[in-house]
Amino acid sequence: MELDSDDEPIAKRNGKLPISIKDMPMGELSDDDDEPLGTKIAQKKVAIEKAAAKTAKAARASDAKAKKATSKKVVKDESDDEPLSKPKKRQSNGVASSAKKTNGVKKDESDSDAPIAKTKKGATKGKVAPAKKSAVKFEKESSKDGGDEDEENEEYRWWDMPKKEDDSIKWTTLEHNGVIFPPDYEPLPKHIKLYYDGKPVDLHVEAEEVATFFGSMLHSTQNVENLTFQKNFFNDFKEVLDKTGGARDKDGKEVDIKEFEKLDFTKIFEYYKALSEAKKARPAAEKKAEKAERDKIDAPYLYCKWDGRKEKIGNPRVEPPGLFRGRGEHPKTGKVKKRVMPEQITINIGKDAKVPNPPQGHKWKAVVHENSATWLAMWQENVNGQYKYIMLAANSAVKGQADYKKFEKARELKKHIDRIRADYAKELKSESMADRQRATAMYLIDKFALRAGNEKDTDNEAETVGCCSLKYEHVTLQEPQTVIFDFLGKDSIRFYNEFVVERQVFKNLKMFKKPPKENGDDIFDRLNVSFSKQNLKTVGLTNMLQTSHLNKHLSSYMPGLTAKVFRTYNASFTMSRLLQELKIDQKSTIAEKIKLYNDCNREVAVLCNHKRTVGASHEAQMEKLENRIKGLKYQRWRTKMMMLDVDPKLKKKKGAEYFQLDNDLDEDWIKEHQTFLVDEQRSKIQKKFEKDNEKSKEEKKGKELPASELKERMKSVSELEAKFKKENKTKKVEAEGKGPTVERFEAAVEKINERIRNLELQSADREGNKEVALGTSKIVSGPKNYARTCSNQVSELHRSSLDRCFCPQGQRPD
DNA sequence: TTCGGCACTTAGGACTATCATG
DNA sequence: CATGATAGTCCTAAGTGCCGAA
Repeated sequence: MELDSDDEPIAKRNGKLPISIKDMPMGELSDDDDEPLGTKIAQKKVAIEKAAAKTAKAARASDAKAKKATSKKVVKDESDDEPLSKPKKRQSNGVASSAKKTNGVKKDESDSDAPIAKTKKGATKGKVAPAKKSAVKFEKESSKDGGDEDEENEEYRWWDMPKKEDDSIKWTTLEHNGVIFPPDYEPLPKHIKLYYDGKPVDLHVEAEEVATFFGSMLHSTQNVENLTFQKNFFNDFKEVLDKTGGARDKDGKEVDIKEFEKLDFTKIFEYYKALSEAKKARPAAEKKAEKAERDKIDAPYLYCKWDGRKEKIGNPRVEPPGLFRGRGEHPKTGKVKKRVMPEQITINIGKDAKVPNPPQGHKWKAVVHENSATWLAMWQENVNGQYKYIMLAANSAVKGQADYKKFEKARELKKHIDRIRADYAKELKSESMADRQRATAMYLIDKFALRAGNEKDTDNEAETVGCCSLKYEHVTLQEPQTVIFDFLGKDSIRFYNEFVVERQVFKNLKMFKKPPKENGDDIFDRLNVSFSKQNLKTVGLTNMLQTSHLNKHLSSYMPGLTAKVFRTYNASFTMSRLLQELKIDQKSTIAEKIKLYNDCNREVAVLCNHKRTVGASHEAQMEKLENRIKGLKYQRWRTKMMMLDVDPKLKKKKGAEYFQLDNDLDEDWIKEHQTFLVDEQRSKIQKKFEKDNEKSKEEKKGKELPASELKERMKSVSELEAKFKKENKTKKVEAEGKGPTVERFEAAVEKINERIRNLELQSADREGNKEVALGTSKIVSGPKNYARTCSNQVSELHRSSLDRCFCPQGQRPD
């Protein structure tokens, strides 16, 4: 392998801690083949390394040998350390098909009001009836004989496949069964109504449905109390009312609905709440059966056949109608998102594949065979005109490959980063204002992981910004070189940071903020080199540094380099560095290791400004945790005292210190805690009794347990109470249990210690995490370990390297 | 040379299954 | 064995960036 370690982007070399695939020398593999993750990656990577063809060939050969030696037939491949299976038959992917780009689907005009008469009942069953014969079948019917999974179900190891020259063509054959439509609206029962001005009103179903959109989300104060949300909803609601004949009172007289404040959805809300609670309360078996039923109906839509392979579809469902939940101050939040009709949906499918049937009485908008695209179905949503796609799942080959490419690109950036940095450092002082702005923007993107910041439509979107769209008021300067950023970024997440920057950057920003600029003006306002004053006049001051220009400049350093690559690069680089800096104590517990890992993860999340809103429950939870720790400490102390009870001489032996009460446990707290323990026991007994009682009633038809029984059982509670009382007085604790020995108590103390340690760790971890969104999507794509964490910016490789050094026996923390 | 159409990634939050734990 | 916390999944909004037409 032509490892040129110095060029390695993300990872730094370190024999102990191979951060990237390429970092792992081949030699390392052989002698440690029960290493769960890293090994496999390395092998895989070796197999696909395109460059040195012969080296790669050699590697593949040895790889094949390894395969012969160790395995015969791979069945399910759960074990990660198993050798590579040979690439399967290559689909010839040549495909001349220089298919033109257009798919003939033009902007969706107003045919959202498609003329399909959508009746209440008729259409209901109209779900695409999976055409009996020709629909794609994914069940393993062919594998009667072998016993194990048939060929098709074998994992497709795209990472073992030769690299494709042309990746603009995404598939040759594509079969699927279309999409899953949401269930039709089920009208409310007659007695559940919307109220207006205190009186129930009747609505046309269509209007009623819209009312339920709002009514069913009353719990979500976030939305429901938002004035824009209310206004938008109300406008759309009134529109439907107008269209459908308005609202009527019980005598059939029209009620003019004029004020949102007079609408009362609580009856609707309570109805749905009761419904879902009833659903939840049903016996498990029933729930299971229903789920199985649903799954069965969904099954044909969950997978497709992509170049002959079975691939999982990401979200095969058409989005259900509802209210648009735009984030932040989105001007359109609360508007009605209409039901998507088949007439709006374009299907993308192989030329020779059977086109899935649209629901009874409906038609697709179009059927195309766009093999340069990865989507299976597409429509435009009515609120913002956004395109919605049905695509493959993240663990599919196409997505995996794309993901892989992303990290390769970030890796590639390492080779150029020094030059790029040197250049923009120089250009910070450029004569040309445009260059200076560009260089400053690059500095911010590189240093602080800002997003590019494309232009936005200010009227129809929330006002959020990225680097290039930073406005005057988002940047505050503090001499001599501190910059305070305060703006809303993607998803209206606040970015607030005070950074000390290079003096030149500070000077530049100061210059970019010079009058006559004021609030609302772009910081980076120069889009091009040749800008004379009059040009500026004629074009206006609105020209900003556009991301496309920035990207064009970047691509001159390296093909495909764009602003977003810096985020991936810096996040990965940081993760890599942090993991290497970790001081791993061999004796650390799993919990401690997890904590360390989370610390790294957290730091990267901070870099990327991945935040979450800290819930109100957080505080309460922290307190609870704290109390549990205290409770354990108390228990530990009591156990120690019992030791003393068995052998008073211990006090000398172990020292008085050992038996000291922890100083965060004061007398009041202990009293409180004791009451708590007593209460707890009481309610436990009560509960148990009630349950036994039920049982008795059932078994011995109606025979209740006598109250005396309960009294009897409750005795232990008062005993406990008495015991505590006595302990409080004597400051001694009687040894509990049969055959109390010092050893036994010592063991108990040790156990408690362990638990305390864990909880304390947890507590610290959680506190640190409260605002930070750690990678939620641990998507496993492609090679099992080539997943992502830390919100798609950091390769899973880091995780595996972590596991490698953390978990010798493959006992992964998660 | 810009602009909008389009395709795809990134992201937070809601929802749900699972796990720990008392 | 219930119950609450946590992890994992689903959902879809909100970004980025490319490309071709005007």
